[in-house]
Amino acid sequence: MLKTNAHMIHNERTKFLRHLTQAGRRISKGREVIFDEVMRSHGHFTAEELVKECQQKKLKVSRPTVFRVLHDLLEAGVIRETAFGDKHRHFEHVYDEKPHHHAQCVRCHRFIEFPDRREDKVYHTYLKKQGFKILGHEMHFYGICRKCQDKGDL
Amino acid sequence: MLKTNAHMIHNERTKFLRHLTQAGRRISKGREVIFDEVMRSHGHFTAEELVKECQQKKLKVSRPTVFRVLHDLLEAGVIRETAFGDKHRHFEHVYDEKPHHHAQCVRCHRFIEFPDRREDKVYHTYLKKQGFKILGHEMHFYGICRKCQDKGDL
DNA sequence: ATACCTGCAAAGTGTTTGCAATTGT
DNA sequence: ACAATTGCAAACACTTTGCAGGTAT
Repeated sequence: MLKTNAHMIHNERTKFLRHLTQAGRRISKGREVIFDEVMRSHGHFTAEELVKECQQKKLKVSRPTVFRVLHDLLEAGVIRETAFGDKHRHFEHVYDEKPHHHAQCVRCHRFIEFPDRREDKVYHTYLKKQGFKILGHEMHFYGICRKCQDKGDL
Repeated sequence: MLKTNAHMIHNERTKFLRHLTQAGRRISKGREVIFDEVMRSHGHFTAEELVKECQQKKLKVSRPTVFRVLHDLLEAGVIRETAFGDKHRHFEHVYDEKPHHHAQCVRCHRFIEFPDRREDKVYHTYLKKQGFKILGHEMHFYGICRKCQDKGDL
């Protein structure tokens, strides 16, 4: 580990601020507060969860601001949207991130994350033939996690 | 091809009807109409798209019924929900289906489907170690499709 | 001083639900 | 006849937007 966590977060912050200033936007309290909150998160979160967390911590940011800053962070490449067949949109931050995929339990809806093994090269070949330029990918497994299996036929 | 399309659809219908009767539910007009419509579909569809199609064809099913029957079909295993980081839920039917994945263009939002090459065995091993029982999986690529590349920097 | 940002409340989507009328068994 | 299903309208949950007031540059 050459870079510490604090360094990485600092880098992400710089990336975010640069993105904003380059676009003629401003560095405001709301953006900083939400940036910090997002960086403090582990794994996925939904906009709603972030709103609730801010409310609990009595941070002075409204629901629309959370959505707006989430959009900014997405644009700046600080977070990405992960794909789940759910009503909500899920996000996770990108910093210090190793490519990984997700497995979701169909009963308790909890996630397992696991590393990418680059076993998808074969698909790259196929998609390239189609003229499709790959920007990213994600694998989504669904099934039943150990805990739910232990609980029996629920 | 030992089984024709008609056979497969018949099988799916039987599966659906059995699921219903076993659960003490009934076989109604709405369920039959929507079952037929779903089976007629190709690739993905959203609930909204299905509602619109029913309206255009003047089928006598309301919006809530479409959602309710979609839920029944999901339960019966006739359709499955596919995972996309979108506001809508996407469905597709399961019948006669070869395992496949999706690539979505971030510009035009169109999908490419491509066959599963079972290159994901390595993940199965990992997830089994975690005690996770896999029921299915899906790979989601995102990028820019040929048409949008041809259009230039849009 | 001039934009941009924020909160509020309201409007939009997509989906679900309560209830009275209807239909399947 | 009884219980499940349907349509309607209303409620819900999540997200976006218009606008007046506050804030960063």
